[in-house]
Amino acid sequence: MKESARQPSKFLAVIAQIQTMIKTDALRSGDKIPSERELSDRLSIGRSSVREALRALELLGLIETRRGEGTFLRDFKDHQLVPLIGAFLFDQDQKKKDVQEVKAILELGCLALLAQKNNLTSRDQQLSFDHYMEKADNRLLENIWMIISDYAGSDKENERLDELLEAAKQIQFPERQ
Amino acid sequence: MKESARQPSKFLAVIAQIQTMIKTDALRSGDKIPSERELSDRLSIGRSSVREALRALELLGLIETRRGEGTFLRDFKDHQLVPLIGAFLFDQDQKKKDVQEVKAILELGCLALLAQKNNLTSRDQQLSFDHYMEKADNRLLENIWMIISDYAGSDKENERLDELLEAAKQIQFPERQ
DNA sequence: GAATGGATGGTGGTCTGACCACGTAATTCA
DNA sequence: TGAATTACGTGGTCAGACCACCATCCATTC
Repeated sequence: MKESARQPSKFLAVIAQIQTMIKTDALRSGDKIPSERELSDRLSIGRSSVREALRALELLGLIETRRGEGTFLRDFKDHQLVPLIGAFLFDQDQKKKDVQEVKAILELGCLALLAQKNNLTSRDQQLSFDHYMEKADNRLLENIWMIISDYAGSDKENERLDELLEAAKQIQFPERQ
Repeated sequence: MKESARQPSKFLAVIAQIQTMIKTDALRSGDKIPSERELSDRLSIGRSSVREALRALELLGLIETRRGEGTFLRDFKDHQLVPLIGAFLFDQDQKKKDVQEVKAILELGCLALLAQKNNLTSRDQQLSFDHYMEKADNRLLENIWMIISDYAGSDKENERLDELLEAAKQIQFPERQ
Protein backbone atom coordinates (compact mmCIF):
# COMPACT_ATOMS: atom_id res chain seq x y z
CA MET A 1 0.00 0.00 0.00
CA LYS A 2 1.47 3.24 -1.01
CA GLU A 3 -0.95 5.76 0.33
CA SER A 4 -3.75 5.05 2.77
CA ALA A 5 -6.32 6.81 0.61
CA ARG A 6 -6.48 9.68 3.06
CA GLN A 7 -10.19 9.61 3.62
CA PRO A 8 -11.83 12.98 3.07
CA SER A 9 -12.85 14.02 6.55
CA LYS A 10 -16.09 12.72 7.89
CA PHE A 11 -17.79 16.01 8.00
CA LEU A 12 -17.38 16.45 4.29
CA ALA A 13 -18.89 13.02 3.85
CA VAL A 14 -21.87 14.11 5.86
CA ILE A 15 -22.39 17.10 3.64
CA ALA A 16 -22.25 14.90 0.59
CA GLN A 17 -24.72 12.49 2.14
CA ILE A 18 -27.11 15.26 2.93
CA GLN A 19 -26.88 16.56 -0.59
CA THR A 20 -27.65 13.10 -1.90
CA MET A 21 -30.50 12.74 0.51
CA ILE A 22 -31.99 15.99 -0.64
CA LYS A 23 -31.83 14.90 -4.21
CA THR A 24 -33.13 11.35 -3.86
CA ASP A 25 -35.90 12.29 -1.48
CA ALA A 26 -36.69 15.37 -3.52
CA LEU A 27 -36.65 17.57 -0.47
CA ARG A 28 -37.59 21.19 -0.91
CA SER A 29 -37.34 24.42 0.99
CA GLY A 30 -38.92 24.13 4.37
CA ASP A 31 -38.75 20.37 4.52
CA LYS A 32 -37.35 18.78 7.61
CA ILE A 33 -34.20 16.73 7.44
CA PRO A 34 -33.42 13.92 9.87
CA SER A 35 -32.29 14.84 13.34
CA GLU A 36 -28.65 14.99 14.24
CA ARG A 37 -28.90 11.79 16.20
CA GLU A 38 -30.63 9.95 13.40
CA LEU A 39 -28.07 11.11 10.87
CA SER A 40 -25.37 10.03 13.24
CA ASP A 41 -26.99 6.62 13.40
CA ARG A 42 -27.73 6.13 9.74
CA LEU A 43 -24.32 7.25 8.62
CA SER A 44 -22.48 5.57 11.46
CA ILE A 45 -20.74 8.81 12.23
CA GLY A 46 -20.39 10.51 15.57
CA ARG A 47 -22.87 13.21 16.31
CA SER A 48 -20.13 15.79 16.66
CA SER A 49 -19.05 15.23 13.09
CA VAL A 50 -22.63 15.49 11.95
CA ARG A 51 -22.96 18.73 13.81
CA GLU A 52 -19.83 20.18 12.26
CA ALA A 53 -21.32 19.55 8.86
CA LEU A 54 -24.69 20.97 9.77
CA ARG A 55 -23.19 24.04 11.36
CA ALA A 56 -21.23 24.71 8.21
CA LEU A 57 -24.31 24.39 6.07
CA GLU A 58 -26.16 26.62 8.46
CA LEU A 59 -23.52 29.28 8.18
CA LEU A 60 -23.97 29.17 4.45
CA GLY A 61 -27.67 29.67 4.97
CA LEU A 62 -28.54 26.41 3.30
CA ILE A 63 -30.29 24.98 6.32
CA GLU A 64 -31.98 26.39 9.35
CA THR A 65 -31.99 24.84 12.79
CA ARG A 66 -34.62 25.42 15.41
CA ARG A 67 -33.91 24.17 18.88
CA GLY A 68 -36.52 21.76 20.06
CA GLU A 69 -37.90 21.31 16.60
CA GLY A 70 -35.29 20.19 14.15
CA THR A 71 -33.33 21.13 11.07
CA PHE A 72 -34.96 22.38 7.92
CA LEU A 73 -33.98 23.14 4.39
CA ARG A 74 -33.87 26.77 3.56
CA ASP A 75 -34.54 28.72 0.46
CA PHE A 76 -31.31 29.58 -1.21
CA LYS A 77 -32.51 33.11 -1.62
CA ASP A 78 -31.76 33.65 2.02
CA HIS A 79 -28.21 32.53 1.78
CA GLN A 80 -25.74 34.09 4.13
CA LEU A 81 -22.83 34.24 1.80
CA VAL A 82 -22.77 37.90 1.17
CA PRO A 83 -22.78 39.15 4.72
CA LEU A 84 -20.34 36.50 5.74
CA ILE A 85 -17.82 36.95 3.04
CA GLY A 86 -18.36 40.62 3.27
CA ALA A 87 -17.14 40.69 6.82
CA PHE A 88 -13.92 39.09 5.73
CA LEU A 89 -13.47 41.12 2.62
CA PHE A 90 -13.89 44.42 4.28
CA ASP A 91 -11.24 43.58 6.77
CA GLN A 92 -8.84 43.52 3.92
CA ASP A 93 -10.04 46.27 1.70
CA GLN A 94 -11.14 49.03 3.91
CA LYS A 95 -10.79 51.45 1.12
CA LYS A 96 -13.83 53.54 1.00
CA LYS A 97 -13.26 54.15 -2.65
CA ASP A 98 -13.81 50.51 -3.45
CA VAL A 99 -17.05 50.41 -1.58
CA GLN A 100 -18.37 53.52 -3.22
CA GLU A 101 -17.43 52.33 -6.64
CA VAL A 102 -19.06 48.96 -6.25
CA LYS A 103 -22.16 50.56 -4.85
CA ALA A 104 -22.41 52.85 -7.84
CA ILE A 105 -21.90 49.94 -10.19
CA LEU A 106 -24.67 47.96 -8.58
CA GLU A 107 -27.05 50.88 -8.64
CA LEU A 108 -26.29 51.66 -12.21
CA GLY A 109 -26.79 48.04 -13.13
CA CYS A 110 -30.05 47.95 -11.29
CA LEU A 111 -31.37 50.88 -13.26
CA ALA A 112 -30.10 49.38 -16.46
CA LEU A 113 -32.03 46.21 -15.74
CA LEU A 114 -35.17 48.17 -15.13
CA ALA A 115 -34.71 50.23 -18.25
CA GLN A 116 -34.17 47.11 -20.24
CA LYS A 117 -37.38 45.62 -18.95
CA ASN A 118 -39.26 48.83 -19.52
CA ASN A 119 -40.14 48.92 -15.90
CA LEU A 120 -39.19 52.51 -15.41
CA THR A 121 -42.17 54.75 -15.19
CA SER A 122 -41.79 58.46 -14.91
CA ARG A 123 -43.31 58.26 -11.48
CA ASP A 124 -40.30 56.31 -10.32
CA GLN A 125 -37.98 59.21 -10.74
CA GLN A 126 -38.08 60.25 -7.14
CA LEU A 127 -38.00 56.88 -5.52
CA SER A 128 -35.19 55.55 -3.41
CA PHE A 129 -32.95 52.71 -4.38
CA ASP A 130 -34.60 50.40 -1.94
CA HIS A 131 -37.54 50.61 -4.25
CA TYR A 132 -35.59 50.23 -7.45
CA MET A 133 -33.81 47.20 -6.14
CA GLU A 134 -37.08 45.59 -5.35
CA LYS A 135 -38.47 46.26 -8.79
CA ALA A 136 -35.36 44.88 -10.42
CA ASP A 137 -36.53 41.42 -9.38
CA ASN A 138 -33.09 40.13 -8.57
CA ARG A 139 -32.66 39.03 -5.00
CA LEU A 140 -28.97 38.42 -5.35
CA LEU A 141 -28.37 41.91 -6.60
CA GLU A 142 -30.55 43.28 -3.85
CA ASN A 143 -28.71 41.38 -1.17
CA ILE A 144 -25.28 42.43 -2.29
CA TRP A 145 -26.37 46.00 -2.64
CA MET A 146 -27.81 46.10 0.84
CA ILE A 147 -24.59 44.89 2.36
CA ILE A 148 -22.48 47.28 0.40
CA SER A 149 -24.78 50.11 1.30
CA ASP A 150 -24.36 49.36 4.96
CA TYR A 151 -20.64 49.78 4.67
CA ALA A 152 -20.82 52.73 2.36
CA GLY A 153 -22.63 54.77 4.91
CA SER A 154 -25.31 57.26 4.05
CA ASP A 155 -24.87 59.47 1.09
CA LYS A 156 -27.12 61.76 -0.83
CA GLU A 157 -28.00 59.24 -3.39
CA ASN A 158 -30.88 61.23 -4.69
CA GLU A 159 -28.54 63.85 -6.00
CA ARG A 160 -27.16 61.42 -8.47
CA LEU A 161 -30.37 59.70 -9.38
CA ASP A 162 -31.21 61.67 -12.44
CA GLU A 163 -27.76 61.34 -13.85
CA LEU A 164 -27.69 57.64 -13.19
CA LEU A 165 -31.06 57.20 -14.78
CA GLU A 166 -29.94 58.88 -17.94
CA ALA A 167 -26.83 56.78 -18.08
CA ALA A 168 -28.77 53.64 -17.43
CA LYS A 169 -31.08 54.17 -20.33
CA GLN A 170 -28.16 54.13 -22.69
CA ILE A 171 -26.95 50.77 -21.58
CA GLN A 172 -27.72 47.74 -23.59
CA PHE A 173 -26.87 44.46 -21.97
CA PRO A 174 -25.69 42.01 -24.56
CA GLU A 175 -28.08 39.11 -24.80
CA ARG A 176 -26.72 35.70 -23.99
CA GLN A 177 -27.47 32.21 -25.17
CA MET B 1 -36.97 37.68 34.20
CA LYS B 2 -38.83 37.87 31.00
CA GLU B 3 -36.42 36.77 28.38
CA SER B 4 -33.10 35.10 28.95
CA ALA B 5 -31.36 37.18 26.30
CA ARG B 6 -31.16 34.19 23.98
CA GLN B 7 -27.47 34.29 23.37
CA PRO B 8 -26.53 33.81 19.73
CA SER B 9 -25.06 30.34 19.62
CA LYS B 10 -21.53 29.91 20.73
CA PHE B 11 -20.20 28.90 17.41
CA LEU B 12 -21.21 32.20 15.89
CA ALA B 13 -19.44 33.92 18.73
CA VAL B 14 -16.31 32.01 17.89
CA ILE B 15 -16.46 33.16 14.31
CA ALA B 16 -16.85 36.73 15.43
CA GLN B 17 -13.93 36.34 17.81
CA ILE B 18 -11.76 34.98 15.07
CA GLN B 19 -12.66 37.84 12.81
CA THR B 20 -11.74 40.26 15.55
CA MET B 21 -8.53 38.42 16.18
CA ILE B 22 -7.61 38.64 12.53
CA LYS B 23 -8.15 42.36 12.59
CA THR B 24 -6.43 43.25 15.82
CA ASP B 25 -3.47 40.99 15.21
CA ALA B 26 -3.33 42.00 11.58
CA LEU B 27 -3.14 38.41 10.47
CA ARG B 28 -2.62 37.69 6.80
CA SER B 29 -2.94 34.79 4.44
CA GLY B 30 -0.81 31.90 5.55
CA ASP B 31 -0.59 33.01 9.13
CA LYS B 32 -1.32 30.49 11.81
CA ILE B 33 -4.22 30.98 14.16
CA PRO B 34 -4.33 29.55 17.66
CA SER B 35 -4.99 25.86 18.06
CA GLU B 36 -8.48 24.58 18.74
CA ARG B 37 -7.59 23.82 22.32
CA GLU B 38 -6.12 27.24 22.92
CA LEU B 39 -9.13 28.95 21.41
CA SER B 40 -11.32 26.79 23.57
CA ASP B 41 -9.34 27.94 26.56
CA ARG B 42 -9.10 31.61 25.75
CA LEU B 43 -12.75 31.93 24.86
CA SER B 44 -13.97 29.62 27.62
CA ILE B 45 -15.91 27.63 25.06
CA GLY B 46 -15.94 23.92 24.57
CA ARG B 47 -13.65 22.59 21.93
CA SER B 48 -16.54 21.11 20.01
CA SER B 49 -18.10 24.51 19.59
CA VAL B 50 -14.79 25.90 18.45
CA ARG B 51 -14.53 23.12 15.95
CA GLU B 52 -17.98 23.74 14.59
CA ALA B 53 -16.98 27.29 13.85
CA LEU B 54 -13.66 26.35 12.32
CA ARG B 55 -15.20 23.64 10.17
CA ALA B 56 -17.69 26.16 8.84
CA LEU B 57 -14.97 28.63 7.99
CA GLU B 58 -12.99 25.85 6.40
CA LEU B 59 -15.91 24.89 4.24
CA LEU B 60 -16.02 28.45 3.05
CA GLY B 61 -12.36 28.24 2.23
CA LEU B 62 -11.46 31.03 4.62
CA ILE B 63 -9.13 28.88 6.66
CA GLU B 64 -7.14 25.75 6.05
CA THR B 65 -6.43 23.04 8.56
CA ARG B 66 -3.51 20.68 8.47
CA ARG B 67 -3.57 17.75 10.81
CA GLY B 68 -0.58 17.73 13.05
CA GLU B 69 0.30 21.29 12.20
CA GLY B 70 -2.51 23.66 12.87
CA THR B 71 -5.00 26.02 11.32
CA PHE B 72 -4.01 28.74 8.90
CA LEU B 73 -5.59 31.69 7.21
CA ARG B 74 -6.16 31.18 3.57
CA ASP B 75 -6.18 33.41 0.59
CA PHE B 76 -9.76 34.16 -0.11
CA LYS B 77 -9.29 33.42 -3.75
CA ASP B 78 -9.29 29.73 -2.92
CA HIS B 79 -12.79 29.70 -1.54
CA GLN B 80 -14.76 26.49 -1.80
CA LEU B 81 -18.19 27.90 -2.32
CA VAL B 82 -18.79 26.86 -5.85
CA PRO B 83 -19.17 23.11 -5.90
CA LEU B 84 -20.95 23.24 -2.60
CA ILE B 85 -23.71 25.63 -3.36
CA GLY B 86 -24.09 24.22 -6.80
CA ALA B 87 -25.30 20.93 -5.43
CA PHE B 88 -27.96 22.70 -3.44
CA LEU B 89 -29.36 24.65 -6.33
CA PHE B 90 -32.09 22.19 -7.19
CA ASP B 91 -34.72 24.62 -8.35
CA GLN B 92 -32.38 26.91 -10.06
CA ASP B 93 -33.99 28.83 -12.87
CA GLN B 94 -34.62 32.12 -11.15
CA LYS B 95 -31.33 31.96 -9.38
CA LYS B 96 -29.33 31.37 -12.48
CA LYS B 97 -30.85 34.42 -14.06
CA ASP B 98 -29.96 36.46 -10.99
CA VAL B 99 -26.39 35.33 -11.06
CA GLN B 100 -25.99 36.02 -14.74
CA GLU B 101 -27.45 39.46 -14.38
CA VAL B 102 -25.25 40.42 -11.48
CA LYS B 103 -22.23 39.10 -13.27
CA ALA B 104 -22.99 41.23 -16.29
CA ILE B 105 -23.52 44.25 -14.10
CA LEU B 106 -20.20 43.80 -12.38
CA GLU B 107 -18.37 43.33 -15.65
CA LEU B 108 -19.99 46.31 -17.20
CA GLY B 109 -19.16 48.36 -14.18
CA CYS B 110 -15.59 47.19 -14.29
CA LEU B 111 -15.21 48.32 -17.84
CA ALA B 112 -16.86 51.59 -17.06
CA LEU B 113 -14.35 52.20 -14.31
CA LEU B 114 -11.51 51.52 -16.66
CA ALA B 115 -12.95 53.74 -19.35
CA GLN B 116 -13.39 56.49 -16.84
CA LYS B 117 -9.80 56.26 -15.79
CA ASN B 118 -8.63 56.08 -19.36
CA ASN B 119 -7.02 52.80 -18.65
CA LEU B 120 -8.40 51.08 -21.68
CA THR B 121 -5.81 50.66 -24.35
CA SER B 122 -6.68 49.17 -27.66
CA ARG B 123 -4.46 46.26 -26.86
CA ASP B 124 -6.81 45.30 -24.06
CA GLN B 125 -9.61 44.44 -26.40
CA GLN B 126 -8.94 40.75 -26.40
CA LEU B 127 -8.12 40.25 -22.80
CA SER B 128 -10.19 38.24 -20.36
CA PHE B 129 -12.08 39.67 -17.49
CA ASP B 130 -9.60 38.35 -15.01
CA HIS B 131 -7.30 40.90 -16.48
CA TYR B 132 -9.80 43.72 -16.57
CA MET B 133 -10.76 43.16 -13.00
CA GLU B 134 -7.18 43.42 -11.99
CA LYS B 135 -6.68 46.64 -13.85
CA ALA B 136 -9.78 48.12 -12.34
CA ASP B 137 -7.87 48.42 -9.09
CA ASN B 138 -10.79 47.54 -6.88
CA ARG B 139 -10.26 44.47 -4.77
CA LEU B 140 -13.78 44.44 -3.49
CA LEU B 141 -15.20 44.41 -6.97
CA GLU B 142 -12.74 41.75 -7.99
CA ASN B 143 -13.61 39.50 -5.09
CA ILE B 144 -17.32 39.72 -5.56
CA TRP B 145 -16.94 39.13 -9.25
CA MET B 146 -14.91 36.02 -8.64
CA ILE B 147 -17.57 34.56 -6.42
CA ILE B 148 -20.33 35.36 -8.83
CA SER B 149 -18.37 34.04 -11.76
CA ASP B 150 -17.94 30.72 -10.11
CA TYR B 151 -21.64 30.38 -9.60
CA ALA B 152 -22.36 31.51 -13.10
CA GLY B 153 -20.29 28.77 -14.59
CA SER B 154 -18.38 29.18 -17.80
CA ASP B 155 -19.81 31.19 -20.59
CA LYS B 156 -18.47 32.67 -23.74
CA GLU B 157 -17.69 35.98 -22.24
CA ASN B 158 -15.49 37.01 -25.05
CA GLU B 159 -18.42 37.09 -27.38
CA ARG B 160 -19.89 39.92 -25.45
CA LEU B 161 -16.71 41.82 -24.78
CA ASP B 162 -16.85 44.22 -27.65
CA GLU B 163 -20.42 45.12 -27.00
CA LEU B 164 -19.78 45.64 -23.35
CA LEU B 165 -16.79 47.79 -24.08
CA GLU B 166 -18.82 50.06 -26.28
CA ALA B 167 -21.53 50.36 -23.70
CA ALA B 168 -19.00 51.03 -20.99
CA LYS B 169 -17.47 53.95 -22.79
CA GLN B 170 -20.78 55.72 -22.78
CA ILE B 171 -21.19 55.52 -19.08
CA GLN B 172 -20.41 58.47 -16.96
CA PHE B 173 -20.38 57.85 -13.27
CA PRO B 174 -21.64 60.87 -11.44
CA GLU B 175 -18.92 62.33 -9.33
CA ARG B 176 -19.39 62.40 -5.61
CA GLN B 177 -18.16 64.57 -2.81
C1' DG C 1 31.06 15.47 13.26
C1' DA C 2 27.21 13.82 10.47
C1' DA C 3 23.43 10.90 9.57
C1' DT C 4 19.96 7.88 11.29
C1' DG C 5 16.05 6.83 13.83
C1' DG C 6 13.19 6.64 17.92
C1' DA C 7 10.78 9.19 21.65
C1' DT C 8 8.01 13.10 22.73
C1' DG C 9 4.74 16.62 22.54
C1' DG C 10 1.48 19.40 19.96
C1' DT C 11 -2.16 19.50 16.50
C1' DG C 12 -6.36 18.31 14.13
C1' DG C 13 -10.10 14.27 13.65
C1' DT C 14 -13.40 11.57 15.84
C1' DC C 15 -16.34 9.35 19.18
C1' DT C 16 -18.96 8.89 23.40
C1' DG C 17 -21.80 10.12 27.01
C1' DA C 18 -23.66 13.35 29.64
C1' DC C 19 -26.17 17.41 30.63
C1' DC C 20 -29.08 21.68 29.43
C1' DA C 21 -32.73 24.55 26.92
C1' DC C 22 -36.50 24.50 24.19
C1' DG C 23 -41.08 22.83 21.68
C1' DT C 24 -44.42 19.76 20.94
C1' DA C 25 -47.59 16.31 21.85
C1' DA C 26 -49.57 13.21 24.93
C1' DT C 27 -51.34 12.66 29.41
C1' DT C 28 -53.39 13.83 33.52
C1' DC C 29 -56.39 16.05 36.44
C1' DA C 30 -59.82 19.34 37.93
C1' DT D 1 -64.29 19.73 28.31
C1' DG D 2 -60.40 22.38 29.16
C1' DA D 3 -56.31 23.65 31.41
C1' DA D 4 -52.15 22.19 33.55
C1' DT D 5 -48.62 18.87 33.72
C1' DT D 6 -45.66 15.50 32.03
C1' DA D 7 -42.87 13.02 28.76
C1' DC D 8 -40.24 12.89 24.83
C1' DG D 9 -37.60 14.53 20.92
C1' DT D 10 -34.73 18.10 19.29
C1' DG D 11 -30.72 21.14 18.98
C1' DG D 12 -26.71 23.32 22.09
C1' DT D 13 -22.83 22.51 24.82
C1' DC D 14 -19.33 20.41 27.41
C1' DA D 15 -15.66 17.18 29.00
C1' DG D 16 -12.76 13.51 28.26
C1' DA D 17 -10.85 10.13 25.76
C1' DC D 18 -8.66 8.07 21.91
C1' DC D 19 -6.40 8.14 17.10
C1' DA D 20 -3.52 9.92 13.12
C1' DC D 21 -0.28 13.01 11.81
C1' DC D 22 3.64 16.28 11.99
C1' DA D 23 7.68 18.60 13.79
C1' DT D 24 11.25 18.62 16.93
C1' DC D 25 14.66 17.03 19.91
C1' DC D 26 18.11 13.88 21.14
C1' DA D 27 20.63 9.65 21.71
C1' DT D 28 22.55 6.25 18.94
C1' DT D 29 25.30 4.91 15.36
C1' DC D 30 28.42 5.28 11.57
